[in-house]
Amino acid sequence: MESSTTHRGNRHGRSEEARRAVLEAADDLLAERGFAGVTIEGIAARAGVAKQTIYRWWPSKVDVLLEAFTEDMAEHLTPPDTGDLATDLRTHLANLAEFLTTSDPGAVFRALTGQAQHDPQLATRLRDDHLSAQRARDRLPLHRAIERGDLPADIDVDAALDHLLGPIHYRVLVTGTPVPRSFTDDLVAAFLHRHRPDSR
Amino acid sequence: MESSTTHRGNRHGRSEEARRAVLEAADDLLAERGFAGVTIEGIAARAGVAKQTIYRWWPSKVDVLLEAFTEDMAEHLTPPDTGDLATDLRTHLANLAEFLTTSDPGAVFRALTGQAQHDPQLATRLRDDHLSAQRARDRLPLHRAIERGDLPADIDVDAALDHLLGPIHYRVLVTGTPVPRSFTDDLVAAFLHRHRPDSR
Amino acid sequence: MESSTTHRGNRHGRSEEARRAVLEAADDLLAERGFAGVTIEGIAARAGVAKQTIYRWWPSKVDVLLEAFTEDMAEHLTPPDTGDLATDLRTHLANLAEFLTTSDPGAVFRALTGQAQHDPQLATRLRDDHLSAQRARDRLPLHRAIERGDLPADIDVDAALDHLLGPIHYRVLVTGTPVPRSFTDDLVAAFLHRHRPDSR
Amino acid sequence: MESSTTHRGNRHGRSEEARRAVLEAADDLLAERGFAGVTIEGIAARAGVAKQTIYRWWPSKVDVLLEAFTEDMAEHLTPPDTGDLATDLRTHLANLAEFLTTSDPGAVFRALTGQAQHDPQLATRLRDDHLSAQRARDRLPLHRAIERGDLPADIDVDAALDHLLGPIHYRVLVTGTPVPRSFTDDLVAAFLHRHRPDSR
DNA sequence: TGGTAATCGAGACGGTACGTCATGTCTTTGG
DNA sequence: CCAAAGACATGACGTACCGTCTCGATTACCA
Repeated sequence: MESSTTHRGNRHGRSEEARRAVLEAADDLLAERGFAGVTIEGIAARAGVAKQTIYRWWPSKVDVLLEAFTEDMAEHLTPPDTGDLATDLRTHLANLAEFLTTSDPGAVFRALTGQAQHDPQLATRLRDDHLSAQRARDRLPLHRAIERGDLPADIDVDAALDHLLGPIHYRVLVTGTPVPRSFTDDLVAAFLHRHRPDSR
Repeated sequence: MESSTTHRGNRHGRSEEARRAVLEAADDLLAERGFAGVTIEGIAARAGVAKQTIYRWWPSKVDVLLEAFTEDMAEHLTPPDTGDLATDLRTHLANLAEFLTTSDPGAVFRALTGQAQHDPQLATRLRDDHLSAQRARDRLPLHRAIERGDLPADIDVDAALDHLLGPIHYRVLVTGTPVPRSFTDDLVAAFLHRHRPDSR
Repeated sequence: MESSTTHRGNRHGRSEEARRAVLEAADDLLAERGFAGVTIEGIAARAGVAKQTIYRWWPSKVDVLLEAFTEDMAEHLTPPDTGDLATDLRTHLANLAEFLTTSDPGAVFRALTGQAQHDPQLATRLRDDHLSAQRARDRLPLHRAIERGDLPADIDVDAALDHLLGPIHYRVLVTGTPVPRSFTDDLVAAFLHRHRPDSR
Repeated sequence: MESSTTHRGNRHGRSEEARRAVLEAADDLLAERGFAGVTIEGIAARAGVAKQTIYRWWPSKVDVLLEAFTEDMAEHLTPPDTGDLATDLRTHLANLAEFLTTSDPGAVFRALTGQAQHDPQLATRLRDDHLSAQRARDRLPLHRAIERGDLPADIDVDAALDHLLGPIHYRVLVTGTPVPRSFTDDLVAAFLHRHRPDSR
């Protein structure tokens, strides 16, 4: 077992200790100095790790951030399942807004999404490895509602998600406007008004 | 007049020739090599200009891109005024989608927005100098409709814009999904369904 | 017995197989890529041996070369004993010239002597372990001649050797000039002219 | 004039100040820490100069040492011209011995000659640019003696020089034996005994 | 008409971070 | 116990740009 005993890297495999130190250092640096302040050199110095150890395991600094990001994401953004579509959506969207605007992994997400605008490979990886998984979680409340008969079966789920999630990301990434609970609740209201006009 | 005679920079003022060369070189480099390929050194070499000339007039490379961007933006994204809200919005949103996904200045916009995620100062400048102007243009169709009585006077215009524009930017910046005419038309349909339920 | 059975290193002692592989790899690398091309890493890779095995047995890469060198030296540079001083010296000096300029161990000698210029410890070891032994061999023809009465008993043997050997090393190490038979013969002639003026 | 005003490097040309600092730093490091202790990083740090400045002007660290060496050589090793061959040679050889064994540029010479054993390009450059010039100076006393009729016209000057200089270099580079005045005087005596047997 | 002042291209400078390489140490696995 | 494998911290390598600086030239303006 790798985790059964601490070791410092040998034939047994890589050092978990070094791995954790690198990921934490990267996260800290991003939080403290912003994306430009995250350098391989700096991560190495802060983590007490050799540069070569980083290059051995990660192709670039964005890969370090990507891995650091992965570990934190799922727990934050799994939508609830109360049996009530409106409640589920309101909670989930509020959680998303808070994640994006205030959490550390949210800051990493913004940084990576920003970098992805200049780096198509990163964009692809970000979408394939992370956003698609999140997207699947985002779909759950709608699918459950369809199964319950609370939403029409022919609804375009992906378009619906874009309508719900898009404005939040837009405020976070483009306009910089705060995303209060009233805004996310209103998104849910608009959605429900269109697809369940009778209910309200 | 500065433009009346070609000169190469002297007491008369700065060289318009050099300014144009710099802006074009920056644009070209962004298109050819991406944001990371845009360097002051590279712009200077390509424009046949001294580095100092760039530093004299622009604080950083993003300022060069910002200036290059400014010149192209307004013309592309001024919404039409046909007197019909639905038509105006459909056209405007389709134009926006095309601008963001296919045009050169759209690429510059994506790059700058990406960089703004790591650079709060750029974010502020981008919003204050450019997005607010664009936002004002975006509001026009809605204000005109309100004046015509085609929309209720108490509508939250900014929230409405976020609902209309957000999903498009979300697809462009985050998911990378194409933004076809059907998607933008559907956004308009959802908007009208909510705020003018009687018409259609 | 170590040699009776092949083993790969165990309680019976170190692996002769590994030792030979290391020495040969070092020699080969020196011949192929020069001194800078000899690295512990490279020797290990080429010999199919772990780096640690090299570090266990040799303090540094020059020690590997030194050991490789030791094995080849004595056989090449033992002066003949024909009973005639002139013949012995001419043959020995010609052998030395050929050894230094054309043989593989001669190349190792040049490399080690070069390295010794920046490494006093190596210089000392080279002199104590190898050059003094060679020096003793070099003295033999002169001592035999003295015993035969062919040279005066009060001759300064070491100075004489420096006069005979110095110009050859000088050409090899400093000027890079070839060292033909005529040159070595002339050295012998000068020596004999001084110390046995009657004989010629 | 470049030298008329101090500058820090610009279109005017390179900075003499930086050049001097680099050469001195290299010399100092060689003297203090030996050849292995001379690194580009170290020179840069000690000279208060950017690494790039060194790479801009010198292809490698040996080129720095080579240039540092050039400046000091000629003055030390120009043979005297007293009109007496024996005196000229004795003085010159004693100077050479002292230069090689005790002076700072002599240490640089030993280091470069050592490095030349692993670096054929350096060997060539060392010979073409420096040793040939020194060789020309070394020939002067012999040529003057020939013109005076103090040496036969058909003497092989180059071979004679190897006989005179070789043993000194041999002691310095190979055996590490001291080179006292008696040794150099004896070399001259042997030379004169052969080529001017009558004179003594 | 000739001095003054601002700009320009050019490019050297001190730096920072990059990504690669070899070093020598360490630990595990296995014969 | 020794060898192979290979991860590790260290630190020099040579490169690419950074942002600053000084130069010599050009070109208006203004006295």
